[in-house]
Amino acid sequence: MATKMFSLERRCCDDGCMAAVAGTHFNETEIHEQTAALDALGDEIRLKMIRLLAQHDALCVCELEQVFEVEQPTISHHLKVLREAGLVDVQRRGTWAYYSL
Amino acid sequence: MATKMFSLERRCCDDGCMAAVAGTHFNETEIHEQTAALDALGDEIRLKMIRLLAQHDALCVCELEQVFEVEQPTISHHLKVLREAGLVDVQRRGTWAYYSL
DNA sequence: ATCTTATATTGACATATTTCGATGTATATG
DNA sequence: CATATACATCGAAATATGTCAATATAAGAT
Repeated sequence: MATKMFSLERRCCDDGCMAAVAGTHFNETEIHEQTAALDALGDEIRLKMIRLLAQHDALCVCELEQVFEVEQPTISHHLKVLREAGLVDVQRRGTWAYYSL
Repeated sequence: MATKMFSLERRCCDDGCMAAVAGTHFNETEIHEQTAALDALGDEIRLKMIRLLAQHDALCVCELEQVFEVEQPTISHHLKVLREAGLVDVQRRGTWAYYSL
């Protein structure tokens, strides 16, 4: 039996092919935390918010409102996503809410 | 006129408040590239695929199929997202498609 | 107490995303 | 040639996400 290129003598997903990825396991908790953070950052407005906070120590919601062309509830929504992903912190001072990294 | 805490003598979004973020500008091309990459990674299956590829030099689609409990078209879909985000590379060899970082 | 301001939440709608079955395409084998 | 395998694409269905108007909440100002 002649040897062929690239081990084409077997179907791809015979046991031999399985070997490479067999027994793969992931830390599911870690994966969930990371996908939450990455997904939160995978939005134009939210990535810009993070960039702004990186430059400004802390910003209140009404300041962020000035930067983006969306209404206030939308700003609040995105900040909530960032909060739930553990990427930002809020500190209330009177009626203001100051967000920071 | 007595001084008040936290400059509460003005409304939040008067000109003074604007100052902090005024003139903010972003490199839109850069933002788009980055959100595309982050969004691509913000999915459980795709993040795991990237982790696998980081450990394996190159893997074919049928190997990835063994790891995830979704059908083949779904695997193809996620790989396309990763490709379009510029995160992975494909190399065809016969009927096989080998993906790598 | 009443009014105003800053922010959050709710509910609805439009759009995007994930997933699958069915089908298409390309390559290899007999 | 015909058949089988690896992968991609299409079309549809279900779910998730982004957005806004309306409303709620909470604190400050009068």
